Amino acid sequence: MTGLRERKKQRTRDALIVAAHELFVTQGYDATTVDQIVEMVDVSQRTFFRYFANKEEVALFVQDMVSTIFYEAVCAGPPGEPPLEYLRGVLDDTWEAVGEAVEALTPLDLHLKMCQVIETTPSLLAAHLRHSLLMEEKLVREVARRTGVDPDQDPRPRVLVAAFVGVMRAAVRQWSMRGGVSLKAARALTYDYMAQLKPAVSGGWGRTD
Amino acid sequence: MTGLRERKKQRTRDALIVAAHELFVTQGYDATTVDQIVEMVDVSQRTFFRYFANKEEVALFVQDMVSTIFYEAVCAGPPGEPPLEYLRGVLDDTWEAVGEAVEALTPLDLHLKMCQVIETTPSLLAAHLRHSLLMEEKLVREVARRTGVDPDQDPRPRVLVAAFVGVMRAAVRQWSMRGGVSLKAARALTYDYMAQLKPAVSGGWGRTD
DNA sequence: GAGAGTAATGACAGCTTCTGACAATTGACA
DNA sequence: TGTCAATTGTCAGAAGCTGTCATTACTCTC
Repeated sequence: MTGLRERKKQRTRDALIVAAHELFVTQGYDATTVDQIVEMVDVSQRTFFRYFANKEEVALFVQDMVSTIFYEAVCAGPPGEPPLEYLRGVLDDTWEAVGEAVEALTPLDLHLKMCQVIETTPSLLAAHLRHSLLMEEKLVREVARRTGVDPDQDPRPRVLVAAFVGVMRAAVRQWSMRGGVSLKAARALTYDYMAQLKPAVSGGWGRTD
Repeated sequence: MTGLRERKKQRTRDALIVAAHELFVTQGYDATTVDQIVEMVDVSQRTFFRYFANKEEVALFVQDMVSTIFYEAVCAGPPGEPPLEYLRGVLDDTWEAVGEAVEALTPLDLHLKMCQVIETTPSLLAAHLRHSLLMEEKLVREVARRTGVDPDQDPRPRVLVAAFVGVMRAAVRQWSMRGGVSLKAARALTYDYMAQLKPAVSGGWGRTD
């Protein structure tokens, strides 16, 4: 598992990720070419494309890792709780593990700045949304499994997850648009938004209650 | 407004759209080159890129038109109703106008097949999601305006629209995945999903109620 | 209805992303 | 050490997209 060859691969992959993110953050995504990235790591362009299917993939790598961690935590927890509360709980529980996993790969600062680059770069945002949709689909199936419901017949898991993910994205987006740099602020905002889901859908909008 | 030059432009633009969609539907999006499209309409490649910023844009043109019609209807209606019910109502009211607008540009069949191509082509789906997000943002501001709320302070419009759009997308996606071809079926499914939003969020999941 | 002015188009050269093919290198393992 | 397989580099090239500039097509005025 940890042969020299394996370690070397890991190193070049990580180096490519960090180099790419640094360039993206400083120059912008579109303005940095793959040639610039590979030059920093001193590998050929062809090698880059063996590690990452396209330029987007290297930009979204850390994000994908994060959502995978969340998904796996969702799968691991005990069933029984009402789904919306359960998802919120897992979100709360995984927050720290996510931070640690990110830092093992890249400086946290860099990752937070990269989040903003993703939100503000059209092509990257598009790719990110698609990845989120794939994750959404997996979450639907997991929620359906946990509630003992057929996801192809009963729309409730789909609807619930769509609302949950939609709200989460709105929170992250809002956070990064405000130039957020602290993880704590992001967490607070997400929590706040989540708390508003039920009231927002249930109405009672005339006054602020 | 309707000079010869103007009409000619409209014609070539429409011809490019229809030709492109036909090729996308028969050969797939990735497999068709811009050269093939312009050959069908007999214009230069450069002309294509003057009408559409990129290959994606011609594929999403009709979709964008549809969502614009919906948005404008939302803006036009009288205020006062609870937002979720209002959005559902507008959706119901615009359905026919949308069908007519589409048919004025391209065969309805072609458009429905194109919807499926969008859902099943990763790069297209990504671009489509991004466009949806832009529309979502506009809807947020409009809902906030109608309810007399500051969208940068009060998260409720964001949350509500995120849930609404998320559910709509889930419905369309589900419909196209099942190989849907009838507009009626899509409408019914969307209506069904919408009705499930409140119960799904509110819980009471133990049994089917 | 002829001519000046402007908008649209075509032709071409060039950049960037990404892929296929094959040779060269490097680590794994007997 | 030598063989095998995985990884990499090099090269050629397709496709998306852009800038530039000459040419064509429409419009508007006189």
